[in-house]
Amino acid sequence: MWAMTVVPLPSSRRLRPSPRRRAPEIIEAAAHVFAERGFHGATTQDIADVLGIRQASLYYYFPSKEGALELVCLQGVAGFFEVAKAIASGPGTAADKLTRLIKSHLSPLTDRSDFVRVFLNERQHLPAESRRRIGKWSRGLERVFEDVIKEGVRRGEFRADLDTRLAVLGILGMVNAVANWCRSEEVAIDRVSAEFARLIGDGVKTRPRRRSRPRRAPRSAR
Amino acid sequence: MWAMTVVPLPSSRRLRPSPRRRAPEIIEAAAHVFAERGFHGATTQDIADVLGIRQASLYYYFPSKEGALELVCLQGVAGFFEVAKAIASGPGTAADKLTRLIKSHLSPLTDRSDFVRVFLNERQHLPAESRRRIGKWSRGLERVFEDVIKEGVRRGEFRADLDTRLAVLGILGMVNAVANWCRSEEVAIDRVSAEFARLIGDGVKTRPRRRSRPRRAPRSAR
Amino acid sequence: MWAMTVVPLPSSRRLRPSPRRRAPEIIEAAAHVFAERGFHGATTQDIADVLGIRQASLYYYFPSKEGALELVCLQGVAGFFEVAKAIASGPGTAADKLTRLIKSHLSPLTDRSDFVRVFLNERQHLPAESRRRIGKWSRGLERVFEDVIKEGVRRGEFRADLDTRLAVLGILGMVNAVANWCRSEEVAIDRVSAEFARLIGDGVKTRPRRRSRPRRAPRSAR
Amino acid sequence: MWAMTVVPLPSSRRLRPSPRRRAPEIIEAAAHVFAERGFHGATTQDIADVLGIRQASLYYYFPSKEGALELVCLQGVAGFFEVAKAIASGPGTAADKLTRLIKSHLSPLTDRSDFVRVFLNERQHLPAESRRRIGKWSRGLERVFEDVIKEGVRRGEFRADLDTRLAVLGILGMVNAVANWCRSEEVAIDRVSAEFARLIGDGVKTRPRRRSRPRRAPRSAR
DNA sequence: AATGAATGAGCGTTCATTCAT
DNA sequence: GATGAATGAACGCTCATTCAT
Repeated sequence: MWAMTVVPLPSSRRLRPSPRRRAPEIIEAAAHVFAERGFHGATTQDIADVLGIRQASLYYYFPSKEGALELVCLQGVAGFFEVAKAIASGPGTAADKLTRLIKSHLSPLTDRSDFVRVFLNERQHLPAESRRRIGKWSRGLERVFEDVIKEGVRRGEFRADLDTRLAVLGILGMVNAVANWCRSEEVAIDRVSAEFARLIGDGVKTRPRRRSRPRRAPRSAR
Repeated sequence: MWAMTVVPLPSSRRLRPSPRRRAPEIIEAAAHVFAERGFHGATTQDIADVLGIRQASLYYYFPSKEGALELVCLQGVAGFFEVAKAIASGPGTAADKLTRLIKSHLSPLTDRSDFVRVFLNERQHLPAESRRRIGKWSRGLERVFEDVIKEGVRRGEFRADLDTRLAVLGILGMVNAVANWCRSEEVAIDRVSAEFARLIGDGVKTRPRRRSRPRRAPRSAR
Repeated sequence: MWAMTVVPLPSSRRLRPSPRRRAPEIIEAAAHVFAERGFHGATTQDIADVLGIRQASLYYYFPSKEGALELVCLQGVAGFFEVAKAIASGPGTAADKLTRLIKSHLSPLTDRSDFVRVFLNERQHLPAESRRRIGKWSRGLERVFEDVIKEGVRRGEFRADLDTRLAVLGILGMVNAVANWCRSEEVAIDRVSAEFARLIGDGVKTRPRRRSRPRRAPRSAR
Repeated sequence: MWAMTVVPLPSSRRLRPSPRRRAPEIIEAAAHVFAERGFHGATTQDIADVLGIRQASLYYYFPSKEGALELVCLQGVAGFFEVAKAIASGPGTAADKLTRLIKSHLSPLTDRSDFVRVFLNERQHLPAESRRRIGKWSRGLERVFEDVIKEGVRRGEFRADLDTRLAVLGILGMVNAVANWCRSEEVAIDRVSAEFARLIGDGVKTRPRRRSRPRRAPRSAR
């Protein structure tokens, strides 16, 4: 009947967690499994199986499955924004920058595609707070692309009638799609980089003349 | 768009299968929930909630959660291939065809984006057999795109050095990405169609002259 | 890269839960197990065993183990306050009221001792919010006791030097203790009621004369 | 209070058992945590947190969580019986003895309430054997109280119609309850001792006259 | 056409305990 | 004396699915 409270136990000194040497290995396994099966389609047992340890042991390395997802996603975005920012504020024409932007966006896929895929496809399943935290990076990245494109339009490098917002979304859609087939397709990432940079570059640039259609339009067809 | 009905496959087993009048409504709800939360992230309770019925009642309309996914996916691909095929074998330059291909690929997003998204993002979670069955449609579709592009190259409309495989994957990546933001972005689908068709068209076409860079390259660039 | 939010799915109509006929039976079993083993010492399997159903089936009747605890606790306090309030504001001397208070406080133990024990011993393990909600009842009850005792003191029925707060806590300590042995001891609750009422009544009342000690003090000892 | 040391039982097995200097500190932490959260509600991590050491390190000091509980309980009962026995067999009237019994029963709460609370509330979770071992002490204590009360009745100090068993249980209920609020309430233990001794003393004693009710019974009553 | 009740299987998580160092 | 790493066992809970009505 007396007052009754849960005293939060004078947690005298919270010891800082120990280094946990295998941590990188563990979250790489998580990245792989999440990439392959999707977050909700993957079980922690799947991750443990990859590592050859018991499922319970995973929790020595991450606090929860969602926590693991966050760690993976963080490594999935890490660097993208900074590198893009550096390119955008560096020297060169807008077209050059865009090319370099695309190449640098694709290059992590050679060695970290699992992380990137998870970031792209599974970050929606993060708990609200960390989703917002991580979402900032990707919105920032969009901004960098858009700024470069706007710069190109302003300078007359790119078509004046370009919808810059749609262009950004289109470009990112194209390059991000790579993450989902760079495994199964046998192509090399820098091959893709070059092709896409050319494709996008041409699609975006000012056409020297409007009547550039092939001279003798094929009569044929219906 | 092309006609599309949820024919409950007139099973010759049972005489006069009951009408199941609400079936379309039910699998639309499933499409919505799967699109929003992902197949494994969605529960049958979520679907029932949207419909205002009890979870057990769903099983009057579909045989299993995976069965529902298959139904949704089927409606998500339905027609794409046939329409694309018709365009490809129809009249016009390769560039025209490519433009129409893109437009027709995007147009279902106006009223069936949930189905398309589920097909694109969740078909991997189908049981092996139906995944293969459905995978055929998308591989077929890729073929149609690739054929048109190859045709363009052959005719000299498109750049001779184009990697047609990568071009297809890039184009599909770009247009498929739309499904994932056509909800949150305020753009109209035909706006997107036009812009993307132009972007791709220019990116793919033969450049009339190689030295098409802007005459006085901007010295500047910060 | 676009905005990504978890839309809370237009949960069109939340159906109200069905009656759940066996619910009382289920939470009685929970009360029993919690009383016997303590909340954290009890497993949901223990409860299911008592009922002869599967453990998972319990969750058709309560939302969580903690939810079950709350239900049990609610039934453990239910009525106490109201009845006490009625007695306090009814007719009679303070001594009469105190007697009736004690009797009415003990009487639920004849048929609901499990619920009362759980309320007394385990409510501390409720989640913060419901603990506070339920704590109100017990603080209210203390008040009623204290008011009656203060009334007795004011009227000269009870000793003027009585520490009313301590008296309340002492009385409640005594009567609440019953819950923990009314099972194992063979005594009848109304027997206990009568004895305790007398004990407390005398302990609290004004002594007619101060020199009331037994005339011939026993020499002996030992 | 009586002397009380945590003698680590000079195990004849191992030569010169290591001192385990921090042992008292460790089991005091355990007592605190068990008291605050209950045995099953407490984790060994909680104990380690209080101490600022790692959880695994605890096992240098006690063999198991249940072992720790036993150590705590032992210190929780230690001395009670002996002291009570000494009082009962010492000089004085039964009333005097009862008063001293109550005071000596409460006094350990000033500096060892955690141990006492754990003994009172958690001993039920000891493994069968040690529970029985420890249970003897408390049954012995009850006996001492009961003997003194019977003595009082025999001598005419206490009411002849007193149910001695119920009186004991009531008294112990009252005094043991203190352990559960001596933390949150601001009262001093000897204040409580005095009040309770008086309360019980009066409740138990022979009344000089039966018609001791206040002369003019209050008409009123609200 | 729909639902209340129940369940089997499995999942994420906790936690006491061990042990080499 | 203490700890990092790991684990076995169990626990609370979820959820797709079934079935009599």
